[in-house]
Amino acid sequence: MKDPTFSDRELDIMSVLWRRGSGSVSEVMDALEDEVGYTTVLKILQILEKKGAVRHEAEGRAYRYFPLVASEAAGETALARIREKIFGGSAELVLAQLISGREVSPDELERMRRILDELEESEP
Amino acid sequence: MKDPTFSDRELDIMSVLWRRGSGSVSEVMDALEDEVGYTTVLKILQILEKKGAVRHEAEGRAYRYFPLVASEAAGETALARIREKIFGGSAELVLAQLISGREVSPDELERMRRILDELEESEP
DNA sequence: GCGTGTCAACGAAGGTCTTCGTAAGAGGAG
DNA sequence: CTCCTCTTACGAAGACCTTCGTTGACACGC
Repeated sequence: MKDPTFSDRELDIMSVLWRRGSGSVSEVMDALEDEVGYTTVLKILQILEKKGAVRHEAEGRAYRYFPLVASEAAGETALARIREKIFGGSAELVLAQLISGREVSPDELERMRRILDELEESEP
Repeated sequence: MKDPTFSDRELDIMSVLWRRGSGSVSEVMDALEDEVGYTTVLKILQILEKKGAVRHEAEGRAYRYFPLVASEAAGETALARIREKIFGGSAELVLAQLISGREVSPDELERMRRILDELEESEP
């Protein structure tokens, strides 16, 4: 699956699978913030499976679904699009927006700083 | 317009207007990467106008369209969604993805570092 | 055995997105 | 004036997204 993109509801469901590692239809349905019918969740999981984004194993009578697309891959595609289309290609502007209007803990700030430091070391 | 979101093609067109400041239908059509028919561009501009994302002024026989939604507002909505659904709410992970797999110039890196510094000064 | 509950499968309905054909008007060239 | 081009406007077609009702299968408790 190249450049994986997901619709709104698909992303909601992929998000559950990424957080939990896997999920049955019922588990996914319960984990969703919105109230969504069982067959709706099943349908979208089947669509995701056809797309190659998830697979399933039988578990008792039910299916257990596993993500095949890594969240990093989806994040790369989505972030690249936002950076390009909305922020004119500028990573700095993305960073500025990322931290504006939210409280960032000193710990988090320190970890973000370290991410930049490590980049500098690896690519002098 | 609260929490502005745009479909794929809508975002393409908003991107042109953000970059250029404004655009006629022809200008937008020419600026798009994909080949899209004139009436398609017009149609989507009309949809964006109905949504309140753009406005137009008469200019000669044609219309000139202006963005009403700021790119920052669209970026905030889009970025929040990605951070929440794909990166589990972690801004650090977004940053890590943002700089991974791309060459970041020393200048850009320095500016990003300064963004973090300024945040620390303003919120000690 | 028989209901009850859980499950996957299917299809249909309604919505949005995207595309474009066609019409109608206005302006300029000849 | 007449034709050609550029423009907006309208509507329809097809694709995709989202939702759910219904069906049929299976298992469990009684």
